[in-house]
Amino acid sequence: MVSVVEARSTDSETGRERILGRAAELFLTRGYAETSLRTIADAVDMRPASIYHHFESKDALLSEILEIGMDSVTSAFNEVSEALSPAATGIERLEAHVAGHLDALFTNHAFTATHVTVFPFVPDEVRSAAIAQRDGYELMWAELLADIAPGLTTEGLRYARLALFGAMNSAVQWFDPESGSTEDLSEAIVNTLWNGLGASS
Amino acid sequence: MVSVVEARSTDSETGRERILGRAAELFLTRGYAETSLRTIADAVDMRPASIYHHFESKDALLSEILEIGMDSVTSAFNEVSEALSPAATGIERLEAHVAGHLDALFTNHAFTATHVTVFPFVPDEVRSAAIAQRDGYELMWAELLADIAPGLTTEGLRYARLALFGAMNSAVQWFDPESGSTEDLSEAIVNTLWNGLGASS
DNA sequence: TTGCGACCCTAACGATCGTTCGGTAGTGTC
DNA sequence: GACACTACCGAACGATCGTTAGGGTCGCAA
Repeated sequence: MVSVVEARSTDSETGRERILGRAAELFLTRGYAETSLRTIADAVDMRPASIYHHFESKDALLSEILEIGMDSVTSAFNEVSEALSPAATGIERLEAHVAGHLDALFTNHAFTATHVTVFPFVPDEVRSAAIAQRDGYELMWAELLADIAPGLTTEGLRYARLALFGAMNSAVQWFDPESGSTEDLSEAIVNTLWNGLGASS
Repeated sequence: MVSVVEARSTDSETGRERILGRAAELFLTRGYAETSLRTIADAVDMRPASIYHHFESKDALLSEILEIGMDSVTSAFNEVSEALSPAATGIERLEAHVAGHLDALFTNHAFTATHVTVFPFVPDEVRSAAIAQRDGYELMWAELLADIAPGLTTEGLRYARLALFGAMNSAVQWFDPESGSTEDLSEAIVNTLWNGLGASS
């Protein structure tokens, strides 16, 4: 999977990219309000005023980070869909998309994970701008789950989808890609979710 | 389930309680760094300096909120354990504890939910103080799951536990107890988790 | 009646915040 | 050689932050 940041910049805007990347990491680990522009500037060896040459405001910087993160998971979903055989079974499709989501979550980690942990606390204007993108992504999953688990009610489907998101996204807080593969992780989550814990009792 | 805040105050420390409750709500919805002491003071119709009569610092206020939240879920777990019949099956025990956790999550909502969303960004000193409590609670769940799903490996058990926590705790961000009962929610989650989505395909 | 502690206040402190202004150095174009 | 443009900087702005000092008011105990 190719880095979305690199993919976006054909010309060499390395300064801008460095700000985006380091800011995303800092927002993710310390929080948005907790991270000052001076801290970000230090991290990229610049002065605070220089940030404003590349971004209109701190909020605009956050907005772009969230946008990159959402682009990342959305395109991962589409890539998985295209790669899937039309004959794929329900569990195969689910496992492929869960793996794709988790892969995106840890490939462009700072950008995608920021969506998980920081999102509840971003300023109102930034949040409303990001919600439209999120809605589109959630719709993709809703259709997928409705397709492969037609036995569930509308409400049950909603609960299952959000619980699945909760399970997957919580991994940004406890899963270390250094000490285990995302494949193992997605297999474990899908196995738990598809077959159920009851199969292991 | 009885409010932990009330249960803690035998004498009438209503001012203190009001600060705790409103601050917890504000921390949860707006974030810790994003919520100033002046905002909290406004919410309880006091002046900022008055907060310091009841709490040593803003960090100490947050610490106590997190402690109340962890007390709440821990005692809920113990109550469920005591109420369970020794003959209860695996799924019955799981469902009871999931229901207990979700019930605690929405009964003392601001205190327990703060643990979920705000925790990653609290100051280091506050976090390390809260981690010990969390470890104890997670151990209870680890033992429960190991007991009812002996077929899983150690790693699979860890993944399952953390995924379950992710699924349950994410509910604080999307479940509205006004429009649905926590019983329905826990039943849906447990059903998904125990029988698996495969049973609905 | 006096004293004391609980509770809350006004006013202000220094620190830090996001942001802006007015530059400078380097590069490429005509 | 003049011009424009990109990238960055030093210095400072007003606002807001957590916190503190010091004082007032009330109820209760001696």
